[in-house]
Amino acid sequence: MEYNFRSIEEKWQKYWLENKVYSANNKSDLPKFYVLDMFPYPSGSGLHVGHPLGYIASDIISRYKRAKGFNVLHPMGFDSFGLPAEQYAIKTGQHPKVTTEKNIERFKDQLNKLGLSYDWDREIKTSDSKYYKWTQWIFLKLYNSYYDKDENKCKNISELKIPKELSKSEKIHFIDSKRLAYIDTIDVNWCQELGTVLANEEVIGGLSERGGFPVVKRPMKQWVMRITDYADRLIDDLVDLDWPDSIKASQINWIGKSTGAEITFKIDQKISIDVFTTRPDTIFGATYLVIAPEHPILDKITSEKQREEIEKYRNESSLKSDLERQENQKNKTGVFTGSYAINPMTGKEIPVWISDYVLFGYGTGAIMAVPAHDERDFEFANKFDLTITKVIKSNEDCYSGSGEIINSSDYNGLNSEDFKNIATTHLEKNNLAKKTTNYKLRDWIFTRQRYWGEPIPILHSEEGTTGLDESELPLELPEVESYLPTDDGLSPLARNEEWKAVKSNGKDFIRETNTMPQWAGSCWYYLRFLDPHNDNSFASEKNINYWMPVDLYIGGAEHAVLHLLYARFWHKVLFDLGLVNTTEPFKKLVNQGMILGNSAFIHRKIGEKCFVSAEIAGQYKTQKIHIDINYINEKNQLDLESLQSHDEDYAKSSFEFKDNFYVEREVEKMSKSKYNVVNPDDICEKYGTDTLRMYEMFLGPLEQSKPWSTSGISGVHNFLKKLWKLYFDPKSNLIVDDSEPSKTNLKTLHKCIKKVSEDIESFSFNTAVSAMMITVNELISQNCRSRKILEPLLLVVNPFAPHITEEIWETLGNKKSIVYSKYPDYAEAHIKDNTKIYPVSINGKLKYKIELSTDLSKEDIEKAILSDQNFMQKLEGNHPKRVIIIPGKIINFVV
RNA sequence: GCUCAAGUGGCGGAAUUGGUAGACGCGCUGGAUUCAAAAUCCAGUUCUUUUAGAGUGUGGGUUCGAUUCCCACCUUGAGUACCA
Repeated sequence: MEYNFRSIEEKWQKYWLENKVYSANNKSDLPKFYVLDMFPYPSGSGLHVGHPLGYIASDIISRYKRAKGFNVLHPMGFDSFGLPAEQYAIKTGQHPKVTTEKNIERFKDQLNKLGLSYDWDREIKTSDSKYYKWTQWIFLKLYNSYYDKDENKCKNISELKIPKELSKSEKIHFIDSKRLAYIDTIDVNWCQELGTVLANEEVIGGLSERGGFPVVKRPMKQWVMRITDYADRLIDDLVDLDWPDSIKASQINWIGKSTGAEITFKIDQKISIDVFTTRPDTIFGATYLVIAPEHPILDKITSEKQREEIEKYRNESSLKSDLERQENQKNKTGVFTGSYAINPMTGKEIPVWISDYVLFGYGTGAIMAVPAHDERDFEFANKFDLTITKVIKSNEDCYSGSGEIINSSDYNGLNSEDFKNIATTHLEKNNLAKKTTNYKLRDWIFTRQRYWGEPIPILHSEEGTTGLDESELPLELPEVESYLPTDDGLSPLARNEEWKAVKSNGKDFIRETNTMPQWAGSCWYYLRFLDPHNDNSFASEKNINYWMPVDLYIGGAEHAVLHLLYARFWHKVLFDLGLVNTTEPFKKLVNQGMILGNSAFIHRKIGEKCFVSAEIAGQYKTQKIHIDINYINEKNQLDLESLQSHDEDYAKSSFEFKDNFYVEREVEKMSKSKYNVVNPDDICEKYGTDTLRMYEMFLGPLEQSKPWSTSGISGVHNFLKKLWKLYFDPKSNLIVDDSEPSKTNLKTLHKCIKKVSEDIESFSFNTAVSAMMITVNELISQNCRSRKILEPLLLVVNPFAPHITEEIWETLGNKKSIVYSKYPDYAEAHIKDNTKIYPVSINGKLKYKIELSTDLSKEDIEKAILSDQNFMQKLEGNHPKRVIIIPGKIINFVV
């Protein structure tokens, strides 16, 4: 019998599930290890070969750590609130719950077929009311907290000091204005097509991250999370995290901290404009001011003569979307207000302009323009012919670096870096400046006008907002007639009048009808895994203290700012409130690369139902259309017959080609709409899960993105067949015996143990697979039969190929599952290689290499070299006078 | 533009602190086995003008010695973008 992966894999997957061999114990004397995958949104299309990459990697780590004697927690769940299920519901009327459940079943099934060692008893779904009860509970914690800037932590709102002179309604207003979750009317990113507001993080280049629909600014009342209070801590605490630099960089970038000064420019006795600048050192070069079109001061300072023009510009820019504004980058627009402000350093009058290159939402919404040292100001000044004054020595027209100060009266000759502080301090004395810090990070807009999300546990009345009591949670999602947002942009929940209206203590309330964003559930799910069935708290203190932090978090880099920033924020709030024991949730983060699809395109003649082969497409005006990769062979030829028999549209079209119809290939993200999806089930069916697991690891470095290709999968499959042959003869008889292993056998095994464990620890899975291949080849050629070699070998291979190793393990007569066995240690003595190649040079010129035993002394090495015939020939008659030997380094001869 | 990552055979990719570049796998070539094929096994496979020379994106530098360190540039990918 040959290696029959199908029955083996089915057998062991069933065994693992039925015996719950991977359930983690909350109590143990063993050291703990928490390995977490970013849990998936259960989409309707199931898994493709790209998804498992990270899951397989984390599974290898889990299995390895278990065998190394750790108490491992490796859970999985589903981020099951989300837009696709809701959009499907809008289209079909089917409740999102139904579709979601169905998709989850499919996902679980596929995950189990990958042989992943999850503790399914801890499975969670964010759309389960037992789960979102606690999401709502945490929301209320944020609602009932404020940030104490002196102690630099958040506290319960009851500890807030309220000024005594306030009236009752002023008090409520004061408290509301300090909450970490608060309501604000702000310009939000409104997406008409999605019928909802989006967070800044969800808008990319003026288009929605999901779907790529246009997004416009629109003022709306929204729940907002005060993440900006945590900006500094979110930056500072990155230092100690074992995360990729690129992720740290993008978080720092996103928070966008910049320090500088707010400087006051007076217009007259009463009116003044504050600007924010990071370059107070260039203040002598500030020759005009620019304010954002939305700036309220505009009404006061616009001259009668300019009013009409200003109003026109203001209207135009208010209608522009972010995308349109960005298009102006090269061609700046603006209007003069008619007013002049006084530069507090020079005392000169400088004109005040408006322009939409100044953003109202950042800093003070006004800038001092220094055209000689800022490119944007330089462009603007050139276009509108404004004064340009150089204040830092440089040959360039527009220089934004630092250097020697010029044209700045008494301060000439100073270094601009030093002058920054001096200028600010000088102005501060006259109350015309103060040091400030600004952030690009905005507070997090937390409401969505959607149905399929967590209801926000808040009641509204004339007096303000009230949080629900803990006992009233969960606030379950009510049924609605339609999943569409209402015409005036309210959530579908607003349609359920009965649910909306609440009477409490004889007073009338209206429920908040918006729901939470998709990120809410994923902000804290790693905590729920610790204690998923707890009805009294989100997780017990005992379990949190035992398991936290997450030791290893594996997921895609696409969550670099969104999920990872929000989760860190919530975690810090929970920390401040004494609910968790660590300041950061995820100790080590690894980003697996994306597995890309190899899309195929066919060329269609524009306006015709005629397709042309790729090599002749250049002759016509054509359009490229995705075509299902299942109809394409390795030579990029299209299987026309099969295509036309499956698709009527193509059956009716004509095809133009010479001998074969060729398609064009392109590497893209794998997606259903691009017809380039490769399903892992097919691979498992053909080669087996163990092969798929090893192949995905063998493909290349984990962090790297790479196109999917099956060429080479046979090499990995061969490895498993060879492994099988190491234990069984062709008639399926076990050929392992109890003979003593040879020294060579031992060396091979121990080299393998060392290399593979080092590689796993450093996430170099591809080289670990190579090492195993080499080992198996060596053992075959050594004709190794010894149980003392072959049994430990199984433990080394097990994390990668759990099914086959488990099967062989059992056949070897082991009573307990391989899961409970200890990973072998290697013995240094067995792997020590006592020869080394020494590089040799003569008079620093000729290069020569000589193989010598490492335990030789300096004198021995010298002797060995001098007696080496080959080497002496190289010297061409010159006899060395001196040999310089530095251990581990080069051997240098002086002739 | 800025930030980060990366550039090595026909391909995916190895190479510890600067020390035999191309491990391992795919593909390809030849051979064994076979009526034949598949499968399996063995040998070879960076390039060239092959007693040798060149070679890790390009050009410099440091070094006895550079894929590795430094400087400049080119290319690709990812993120971000009028943030003052």
